[in-house]
Amino acid sequence: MNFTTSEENYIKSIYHLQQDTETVNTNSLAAEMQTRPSSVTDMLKKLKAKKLLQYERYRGFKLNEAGKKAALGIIRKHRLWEYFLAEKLKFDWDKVHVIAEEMEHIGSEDLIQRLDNFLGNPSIDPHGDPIPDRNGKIPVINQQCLSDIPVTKKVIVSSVSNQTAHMLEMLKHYNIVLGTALTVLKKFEFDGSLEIKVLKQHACIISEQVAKNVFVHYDQ
Amino acid sequence: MNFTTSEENYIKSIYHLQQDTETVNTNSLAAEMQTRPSSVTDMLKKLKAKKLLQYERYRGFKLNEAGKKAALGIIRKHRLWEYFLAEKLKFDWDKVHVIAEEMEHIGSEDLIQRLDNFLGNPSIDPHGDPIPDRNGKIPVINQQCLSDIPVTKKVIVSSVSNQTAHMLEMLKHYNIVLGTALTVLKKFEFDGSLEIKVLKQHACIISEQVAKNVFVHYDQ
DNA sequence: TTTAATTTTTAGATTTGTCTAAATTTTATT
DNA sequence: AATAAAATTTAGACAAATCTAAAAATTAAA
Repeated sequence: MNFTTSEENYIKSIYHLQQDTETVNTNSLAAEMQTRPSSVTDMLKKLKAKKLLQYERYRGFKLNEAGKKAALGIIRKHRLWEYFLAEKLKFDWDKVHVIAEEMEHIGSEDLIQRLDNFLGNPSIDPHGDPIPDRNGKIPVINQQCLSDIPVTKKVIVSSVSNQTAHMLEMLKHYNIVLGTALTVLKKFEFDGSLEIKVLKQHACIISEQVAKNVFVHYDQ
Repeated sequence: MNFTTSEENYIKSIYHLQQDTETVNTNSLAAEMQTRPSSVTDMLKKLKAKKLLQYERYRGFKLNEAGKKAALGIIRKHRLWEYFLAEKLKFDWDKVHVIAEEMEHIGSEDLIQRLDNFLGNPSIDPHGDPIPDRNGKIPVINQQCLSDIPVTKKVIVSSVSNQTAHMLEMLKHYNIVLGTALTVLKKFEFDGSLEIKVLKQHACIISEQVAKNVFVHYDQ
């Protein structure tokens, strides 16, 4: 099945939203896509007609199996291109997302398979997100949210869930990248912020909002 | 200035056509773009409004300096991606064109500059065509048409001007790629065909039509 | 359980790029 | 130079993706 760029963007957004909430509603998708609810309704009809969506008017919606498969194909392309941009073209990780948004719509299965091989079949993209394989299978990554880690334990940063330029800019400021080792020194009850220590740097304080979006795993 | 994919495709086609004929006409552009003359007229108005085109109705048209600069930017992207596909992803040269047609529309100047550096600033694409630099300057390549080469002189294939899948498939059949050394053994007056000898292969005959589209240079 | 607020959908318009069919202009031919 | 042929443009229509404004359905609140 072939999709327009616009259809692909909707499919991808619905996929991401339905990771959090079982069923997605019109307004939240409109917010995510930066468009009007009426435009969303229009597109929902098209996606339903293409049998990608479970949808009844006024009732919310979610991708069916075909829809999820399509979404994973797009996510795969997106993350492989992100990996290429960061690893081969040496882009900063906060720059790759916007460009990959364009590249993910290029439609050649052969291209993506060759790219995958060229990159050495990576399983994680530059933000630490898993890259689906050609069958849409996602590698499971054993990680925990930084805000759930007890004090004094040494952990390695493995992914970042909020990938806005603002968030990534902030982590860059803290000198935190994927693979950075750090320890939580103290948790402040007052606002949920954490004092952390990054190797060879002074201890510093990060807000709860930041901590909630950083994922880590224990060393080895 | 930013262009739509469709505008870029028109700009590119006009550029190629005006290499041959000083001024381009509606029907030939329609044929090149596989569309209707009336659609061409519609687009000409848009491109004229964007000040890329010298155009008066019923009078033919050609790109002005701004239009040529835009065209060279697109051609640069196209040929760099072709180089990437052939050199890094190991695509056959007859497969790269179609995919590069999609990739050439991705719009990040930074991306293309980094790609250029990553590839080692190549000056020729997989079909032997020169790659414009970031200022739109095209390297001059000293080459002659195979049909103008005298017999017994050894030459190296340096580019192919007709890049349809049919043509490239044919050259593949003859075992001719860029860099192939060959000698013209005989020219047939009857139909303009040539007998050629490729190193380590039997002599074979190629039609005038093929010879007209193969460009070569003398060894060294 | 009515009423009010919110969410979602419909109706109708707009933009971009395309088309067909008809009209216009240019070029070629007798 | 008049007429025929070819090339080009206009007029009006259509599909995709979007929008605004109004209507309808659902949910929350009094």
